Amino acid sequence: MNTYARRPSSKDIARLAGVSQATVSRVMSGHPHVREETRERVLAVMRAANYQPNAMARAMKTQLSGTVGVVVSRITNPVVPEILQGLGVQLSRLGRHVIVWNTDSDGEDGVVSAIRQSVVEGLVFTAARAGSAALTAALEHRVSTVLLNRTVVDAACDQVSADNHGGAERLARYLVGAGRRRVALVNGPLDRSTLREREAGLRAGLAVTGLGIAREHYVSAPFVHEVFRDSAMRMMALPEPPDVICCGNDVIAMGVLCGLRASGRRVPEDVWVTGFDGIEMAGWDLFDLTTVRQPMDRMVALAVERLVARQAAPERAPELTRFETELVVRGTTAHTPATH
Amino acid sequence: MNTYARRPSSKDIARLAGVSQATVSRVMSGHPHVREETRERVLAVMRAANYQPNAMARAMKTQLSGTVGVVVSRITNPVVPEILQGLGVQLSRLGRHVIVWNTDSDGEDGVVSAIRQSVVEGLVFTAARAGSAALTAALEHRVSTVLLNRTVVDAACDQVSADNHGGAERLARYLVGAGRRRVALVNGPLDRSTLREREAGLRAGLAVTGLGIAREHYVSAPFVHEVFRDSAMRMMALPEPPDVICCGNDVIAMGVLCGLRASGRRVPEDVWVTGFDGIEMAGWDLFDLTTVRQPMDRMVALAVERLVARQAAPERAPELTRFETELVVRGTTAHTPATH
DNA sequence: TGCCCGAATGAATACGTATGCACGCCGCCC
DNA sequence: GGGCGGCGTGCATACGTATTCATTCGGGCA
Repeated sequence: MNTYARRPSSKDIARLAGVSQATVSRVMSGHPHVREETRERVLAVMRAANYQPNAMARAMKTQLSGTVGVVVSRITNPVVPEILQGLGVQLSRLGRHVIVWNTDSDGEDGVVSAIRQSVVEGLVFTAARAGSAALTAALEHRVSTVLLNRTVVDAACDQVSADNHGGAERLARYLVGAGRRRVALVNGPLDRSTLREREAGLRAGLAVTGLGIAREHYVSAPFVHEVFRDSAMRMMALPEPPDVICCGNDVIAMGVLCGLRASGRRVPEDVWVTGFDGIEMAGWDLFDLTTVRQPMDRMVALAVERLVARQAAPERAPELTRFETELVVRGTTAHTPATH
Repeated sequence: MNTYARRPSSKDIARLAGVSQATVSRVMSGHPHVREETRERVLAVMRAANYQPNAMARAMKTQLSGTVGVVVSRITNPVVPEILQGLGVQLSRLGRHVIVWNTDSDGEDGVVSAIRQSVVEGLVFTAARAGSAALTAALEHRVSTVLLNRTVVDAACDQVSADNHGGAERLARYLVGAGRRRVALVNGPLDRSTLREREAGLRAGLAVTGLGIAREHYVSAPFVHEVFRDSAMRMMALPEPPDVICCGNDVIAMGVLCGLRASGRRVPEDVWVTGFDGIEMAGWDLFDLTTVRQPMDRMVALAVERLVARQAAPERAPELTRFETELVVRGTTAHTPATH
């Protein structure tokens, strides 16, 4: 076997099968007007020669690269791998490859140039602000685009998210109903629509019963574990510490839990803690975190569905879908004086 | 502005600048034999027309797709995002895009077909067994390949890993020196070279002082949180429970810690626990996990370096590099009766 | 028997870029 | 002053596939 020979092309297959290159192409694409006998002969030669079409050449011809881009921020947040896994399953099933950009560390340049150079035929944004250069470029170049777990008002693309506002409101009602009165909020940067919506929902839910969030019980900080940790410690050292610390997402809550552990506070005896997202780790015994779960699997599936639907019908009106959330009560908010 | 016009090609630029398409191509690739005045005229036209070369056409011509594949298993293991982030930084700096495959959920088919269809011009394997179809395909098709954090004996490609054996040996000496005698090991599947090497190193380190691992103090199980959790609970319920539970990696250790918490055991008073990897989360207060850290940043950087070096010189002899590890002692193994 | 339609196939072309080859020009050196 | 070499540029072609157009062939129907 000559391992140095170049890979066979459709021309080689054609020659070996005694047909034209066009026929080989038709066999590949399942064209109807090919005689059964011819088709089988060509397929036999393909198998024998171990033929695989050249993806680049095909992409140039069809203007379809077969790859979909996924834009994430902070890939080290465990919710991101969960999303990536889901997207990988769905998209590989459709024969698409997945290119990943982490805007926090790589910036947006790579995404923008990939869009402009037609490297991707679709994009899933898991991170996008309103003025994001990458999102703008995607829409300008008419690349099929979906926002997943992020919303941008008036963006001309499909959006799939959870009902963050409603979920947070429900959480507020639960907490107030269980007797909590001094509610704190530790949040991440508010350029994330998710975190904004959750904050608004929480405030709205509290406002119904006349409650609010004291100035010293509120933090919006960049995503750094130690910052959330220290915020919790500082709040608990106040003359009037909170009786529950709500967090913008599960990872923030983990930072808060660490701060409480470090300062010797007990959860839930001294203070309650809640997260948001419902990542798998939140259920581990060491966290046992009460949280609001979004049905990420279904969200991912719909996002992919919308993505391919838009490729088929580019001019279809954009849709925004929000999934219902589910309150998951665990040990960080238990009523009973647990051993936690 | 006509947003429906097709993207300008190098031919369009050539026409507008009054030069041949070849000259445009030469300007793009920084060819030396282009007059300064001409170059600037072409560049001006490019800017005016917002020209971006078509990546697919370029890829077909040069046989270089500009994308590098990364094969991972279990993307939800936090060590994987840390690796992906590092690879993303390094590779995007080189203008490469990163395609990610998660073999646990997607299987290897996508990787294999991508290799055979020339979708990737390089591959980083973070997951690979000896007989892996993807690795075999990569080597057969002479794609530039690096194994990162995995080793496969006799594989004809560069390999970058840590000194797992030595690190585990050192860990064993530390534990024995601190008085531990009943050492348990909770490990993952042994088709991972990393886990195999760590186990061998630990056993070797213990053997020096005549110690071993009792049969009932050993587990090798698939990667499921609950399984590790239950293993710890079961071991501690034995007539002779271990006085330290070593784990194949940090995530396993977290499962073990959860099991100990669930069964009311205290760490390190009742039993010590150690991990391996040195992921960031291991340092969080809630885990405070003693572990063996591998210098992942430097490993990633070298892997990328080797990848591009091999592209430049395909016939260079493969190298295997192992980085020194560092024992990080934290609260799960503290000598002093801590409040932990 | 003649005609028409559809099935099956081949020839030719296009996609956008990179590059080998050829050609003209200029400056330098003998 | 003539030859030579290097710079700057254009022409032509190739990469591998998809697709349009043309051609052939066979069968059914009038």
